[in-house]
Amino acid sequence: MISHTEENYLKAIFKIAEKQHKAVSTNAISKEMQTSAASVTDMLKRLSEKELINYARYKGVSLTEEGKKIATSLIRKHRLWEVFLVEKLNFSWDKVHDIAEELEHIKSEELVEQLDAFLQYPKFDPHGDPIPDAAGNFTFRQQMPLNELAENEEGILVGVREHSSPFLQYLDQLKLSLGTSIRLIEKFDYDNSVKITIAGKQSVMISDKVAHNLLIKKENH
Amino acid sequence: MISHTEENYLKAIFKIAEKQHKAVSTNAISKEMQTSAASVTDMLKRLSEKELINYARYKGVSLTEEGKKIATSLIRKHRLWEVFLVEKLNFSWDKVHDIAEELEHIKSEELVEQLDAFLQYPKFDPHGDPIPDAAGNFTFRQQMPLNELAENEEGILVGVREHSSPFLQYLDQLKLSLGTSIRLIEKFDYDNSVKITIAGKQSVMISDKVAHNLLIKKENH
DNA sequence: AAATATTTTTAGACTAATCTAAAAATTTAT
DNA sequence: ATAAATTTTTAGATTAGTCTAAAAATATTT
Repeated sequence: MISHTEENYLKAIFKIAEKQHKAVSTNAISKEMQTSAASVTDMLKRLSEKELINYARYKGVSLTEEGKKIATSLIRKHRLWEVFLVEKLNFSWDKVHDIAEELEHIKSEELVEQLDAFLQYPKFDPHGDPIPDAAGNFTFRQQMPLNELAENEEGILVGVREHSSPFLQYLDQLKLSLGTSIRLIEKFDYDNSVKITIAGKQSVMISDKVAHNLLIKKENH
Repeated sequence: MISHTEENYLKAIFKIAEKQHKAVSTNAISKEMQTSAASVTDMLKRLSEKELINYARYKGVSLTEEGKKIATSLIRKHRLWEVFLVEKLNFSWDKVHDIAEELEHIKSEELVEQLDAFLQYPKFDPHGDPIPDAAGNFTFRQQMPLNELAENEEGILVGVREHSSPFLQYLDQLKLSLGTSIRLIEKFDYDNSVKITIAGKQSVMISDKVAHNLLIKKENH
């Protein structure tokens, strides 16, 4: 039997491994999990004992196939529940993370599969992140951060790279939601801010940081 | 902050208190929770410390207002999730208990209220048990166990007093579901078994034990 | 009202998950 | 290639929740 906490460590390791090629360090995990490095070491020993990670002292860790399977399943559940909360219970996209964080630990294969069917097999969650299928496969999509668009290029907002409430509420204010089309008008080299038009209407300035966190799919590509 | 386990103890105490007038004993709780009496005593001290129960050594316990509120909220969440599982995810009524047992611990007021609205404010769960409203009030209903019906009296099955899979599957076999009308044809004093007709069609014999666990609402009453 | 039986509590120990502080290993800089 | 800095692990405690076995309190029986 695998505990709630062990599951959270596996998910953290998966998340960190996604963004790099090398072994995942103790410190990276302690930062992600907001715990002490000593606690992480303790947990790594336990996860290694259960053969969910490959671990050698001082060398960092990687997930085993079994560990990867569990982490992927958690991500699948988390994202399906987020879709449920937004589509069926009318939650806004900036309020669903914490609740899904609890729901993802509910243990029932049948529940996940029925929920997936009920939601009509969504491929992406409310933030545009891909939902792995029952076999653990993610759907990939041609996309890039808004700041990488050239001047006068246009695309559709398909995802966000930050999930914090303040960021998402800021996007709501700009009337920026997934599916909205955005054209990059001008880039300012001084601070890398960009001028864009939203849905062919309002033109606004957004910072480098915001542009970096908006994922765009170019039209007919 | 109240833990998962503490919540389960409160619910167990509430459940036992429902069926009797006196203080709830340590042994009754240990039986309900499937733990040792020593563990129960430990937990009672903690719950008493948090003012969720009234506790005096060797005297049994009762819930405080705050404890009652938490227990009722858990029951509300449990039963709403059961409705969701049956009505939206097509689970059968004998499979929902364990999953709801986990879901009831998800902490979010907003989630419960949105779920309630999504389900259109159901008053009863799939086993016919009343769902308390947000204020903690249960809907009462004129009902009695089937074995208390007189010969030739008729009524509608509105609830079951046992939730085990074998019992519910047995009812499925008899084509007995909530809302079905039942007429008591004959009582056999020898073993208290009864002969009934289901929905005016098949007539079958059922044991005292089964009859005891079927809750009937008499027609126009 | 004693004796007996039952229930409840205490004592002491265990595991999972956490912490701080100190030690050990590794990496980086001079 | 040594010294300094950083990272990781170990050592030793703590808390929640659990256990068994023994002691204490209460209830029941004769």
